[in-house]
Amino acid sequence: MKSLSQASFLPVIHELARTYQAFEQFSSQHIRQLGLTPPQFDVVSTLGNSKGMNCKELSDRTLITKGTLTGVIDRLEDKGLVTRTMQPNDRRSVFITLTGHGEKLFAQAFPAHLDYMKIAFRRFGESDLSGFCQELGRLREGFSLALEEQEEAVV
Amino acid sequence: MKSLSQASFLPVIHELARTYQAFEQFSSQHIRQLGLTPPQFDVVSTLGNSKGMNCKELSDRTLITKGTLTGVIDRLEDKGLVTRTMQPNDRRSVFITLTGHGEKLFAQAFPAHLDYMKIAFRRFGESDLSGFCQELGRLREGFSLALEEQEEAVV
DNA sequence: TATTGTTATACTCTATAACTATA
DNA sequence: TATAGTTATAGAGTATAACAATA
Repeated sequence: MKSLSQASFLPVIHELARTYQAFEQFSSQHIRQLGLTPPQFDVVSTLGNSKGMNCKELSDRTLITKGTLTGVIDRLEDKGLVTRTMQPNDRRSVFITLTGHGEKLFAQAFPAHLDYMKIAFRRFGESDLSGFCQELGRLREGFSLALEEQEEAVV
Repeated sequence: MKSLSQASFLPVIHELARTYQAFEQFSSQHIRQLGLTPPQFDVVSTLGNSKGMNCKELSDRTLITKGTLTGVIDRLEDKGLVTRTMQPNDRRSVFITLTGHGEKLFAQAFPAHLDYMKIAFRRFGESDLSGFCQELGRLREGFSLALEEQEEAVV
């Protein structure tokens, strides 16, 4: 393995950022037509594929931090898409579910979004897709392990 | 090539988002220690590797839209890191350069940031890196082409 | 007419940390 | 003491569109 002293990984970072931006731009164009922001769509999609969950789990799955999540849920509640209910077993916990209106939006918007996203993947076959997943997974592992190391060092 | 009717590309999207988030989290932890936000660091890095440029070019390179860029540059100007100067040849255009203070920050912070990021790539060799670039590039092309199609369709 | 950049509006997300209620 | 979630604060980025100056 050669040394990386000349920062030969810079193009990887650049490509990752540009690829994500291209995805985000393409994806959000459709999401905004639904009257949602990307984080809001993320929450609705996560809830739509479940029977509801508390904020902690929702935060873990969407990677939205708890403080931010409160605001996102507030806005979804204002739109009548989700509800908060208290849990008798652990009264610290708040259970979030889609309302009927939210379920309806999910049932309509989620497949529509997949259909829209499909355009971007039309040129790829199954082996391409598993290749992407594998490479992205390895790359992610690099960042995750580095972050852990960093946090250990700080603590 | 198999049909993608079951949205077999969903894991790719998921991995891309998670990988980018892991990168962003790791990277921004260091950037914020410099007193900058990620977009601000992006601008400083872009300017630091050049002799200055106008807002249009800066916008194209960083993918920050012009309206947002005005605000980012305002804040960098407040911090004494960049300056705006008028261009005699095209008086609509504004030329942005790093100040002495900005150059100094760049000269110190950019290598330090690379050094920090290197941790995440330690486990990879050159062939891994070029593999990442290649796969990311292909994926990006999918989104870019899809976006173009979409914009044509709208127009 | 088209382009460069700023301004205006209104919102949404962000980081950070203190705080409340419960466990 | 630890955890779940909210609140408070202050800032920063976002979309969108109108606008002024210049080409």
